[in-house]
Amino acid sequence: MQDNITKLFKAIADPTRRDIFHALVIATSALSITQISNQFEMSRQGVTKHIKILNDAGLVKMEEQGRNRFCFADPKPLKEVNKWMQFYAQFWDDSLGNLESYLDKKKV
Amino acid sequence: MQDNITKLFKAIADPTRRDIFHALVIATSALSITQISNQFEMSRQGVTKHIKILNDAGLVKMEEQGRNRFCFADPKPLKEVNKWMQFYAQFWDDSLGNLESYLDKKKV
DNA sequence: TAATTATGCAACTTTTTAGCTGCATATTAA
DNA sequence: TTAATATGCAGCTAAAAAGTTGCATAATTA
Repeated sequence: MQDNITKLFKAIADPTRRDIFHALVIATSALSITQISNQFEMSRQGVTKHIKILNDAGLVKMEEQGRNRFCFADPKPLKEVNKWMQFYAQFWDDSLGNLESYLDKKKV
Repeated sequence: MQDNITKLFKAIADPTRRDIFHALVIATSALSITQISNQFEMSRQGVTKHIKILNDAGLVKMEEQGRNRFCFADPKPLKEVNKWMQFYAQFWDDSLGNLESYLDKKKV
C-alpha cells in the first residue's frame, strides 16, 4: 500500500476532502455522516468514501453512538506534512544563497 | 481545470514526483530530462510526464539550451501549501483549547 | 409493532493517473 | 554528411479514484 505521508498528501489533494476536513475542523461538535453529507452536493456514500480516506490518513476520527457515527477532525498528522516542507522552506527566499548554505552544511 | 493549490497538492502527492523534485532541489546545477531519467527506474517519457505536472504546479522551471532542456526546482509555490496549513496549525496541540480560542476569536 | 433514520456494503460507470512503446525531429558530434 | 543524442508527440494499457445506485441492517421513534 501507500506510505503514511503519501496517504496524507493524497487525502488533502482532493478539494472536496479539504472542504470536508475544514467543515469538521471548524464544527463546534462532532458531526454524523448524514450531517456532513447535507453540507455537500454529493451522495452520502460519496461523502462516506471521502471520510474513509481522511480517516485512513488519520485526519478524521470517529466515534459510534447508537446508529450515528460522529466524525471529528484531527489535524495533528498535518505536522508530518509541515515537517516535509520545512526542508524546502530554506529555499523559498533567496533560493540561490540558501542553496549554497545548504550545500556548505552538507560538505561539513 | 484545477485550481492552483489543488495542482500543487496533487503534484506533491505522488512519491515519484516528490523524489524528482527533491533530486532537483539538491542538485548543484540544472539537470536535463535525460539526466533526471537516469536517476530513476522509469522510462524517459514517464519522467517527462511527471516533470510536466511539476512544471504546471510551478515547482519546476525549465530552460532550453540546444537539444537539452534543463530543469531546476522552484520551491516557492510551496509557500501556498504552508499558508493553507497555518490555519490548521493552531489545532495541532491542545486541540480543544485552541479550538475554543479560535471560536472565541470568531465570536468577536 | 410498524415506520423512519443512519449507516454499511457491493457493484457499477466514468474519469484520471501512471506508465509504456513507437516514431518523428532537431541538435550535436564524428 | 552520417551517426548519435535529446527531446516531443501520439496512442495505448492498466490501475486507481471519484462518484453513483440499490439493497440490507441495526437503532430509534411513533
